[in-house]
Amino acid sequence: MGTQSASKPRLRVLLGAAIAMGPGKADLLDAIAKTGSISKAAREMGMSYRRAWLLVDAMNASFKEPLVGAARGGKGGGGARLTAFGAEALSRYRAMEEHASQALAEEMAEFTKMLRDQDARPDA
Amino acid sequence: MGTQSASKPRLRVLLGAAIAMGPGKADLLDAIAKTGSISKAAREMGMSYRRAWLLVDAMNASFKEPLVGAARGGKGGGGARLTAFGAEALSRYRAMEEHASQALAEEMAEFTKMLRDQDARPDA
DNA sequence: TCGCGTTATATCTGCTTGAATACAACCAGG
DNA sequence: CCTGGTTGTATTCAAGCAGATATAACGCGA
Repeated sequence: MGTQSASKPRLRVLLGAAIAMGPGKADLLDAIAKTGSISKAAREMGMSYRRAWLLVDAMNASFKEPLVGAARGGKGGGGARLTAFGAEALSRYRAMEEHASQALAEEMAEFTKMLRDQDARPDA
Repeated sequence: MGTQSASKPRLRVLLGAAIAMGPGKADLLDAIAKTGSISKAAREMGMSYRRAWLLVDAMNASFKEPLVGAARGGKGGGGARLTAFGAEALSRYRAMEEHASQALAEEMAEFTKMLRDQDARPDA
């Protein structure tokens, strides 16, 4: 109700120093699955194609098998789609996010009360 | 068993857009509580005083009350310690970490199996 | 009164990050 | 054969970040 900020906690899976999977990458995978293209997904998410490609490349390198398969040329110029392995990784990640959200909901609400209202910042 | 991979994948819980609290900040609060000084804590953690101070400043600004109280001059030149509010925030965060770890342990183990072994990287 | 160790702040610089741009490689379809 | 839209790569440039350095403010103790 009202203007409750509500933002659910999100997860980030850190491999070493690198981020193997996180909110941004998961959303990108969703967009690729939906659009069938890295470039379309990038445009839809408002990021540069280069950035999207780098993220895909990093994910494919972080996992034992590629999460995204891409092809150039052909009908429509080419395209990209999730591999079965990629779909499973995404599904597992979303499930973890959901379970974390459920498990921490109450504590998060309490913790949030200790935070400042976040808007109304003096200058920076 | 045997050569169990050195650093296991870690999890980070994101609160809002800005990271009000995370593993690094929590460890810093621990170090401040232990050493009684921002500079000693920074040295112990191998980070610059500037970085430690910025983190403390960000935390004090993110919460409704400061987590760290500091004083200059006086015995030993000054010092810093956790406020009661800060101790509570840290305690709550650690509890959330623990509960998340318990709730996601099995899923995390399964997810980790999908990750590459992280060492043996070609070049970069 | 002076020194000491710390907090707090300012400045500079190298490094990393990201956007922008350009372009080659590719291949189904007309 | 040629076009179209995409993947993949290289290059350049601006902005932000992190480290190093320097210094002022401070107050207790010698």
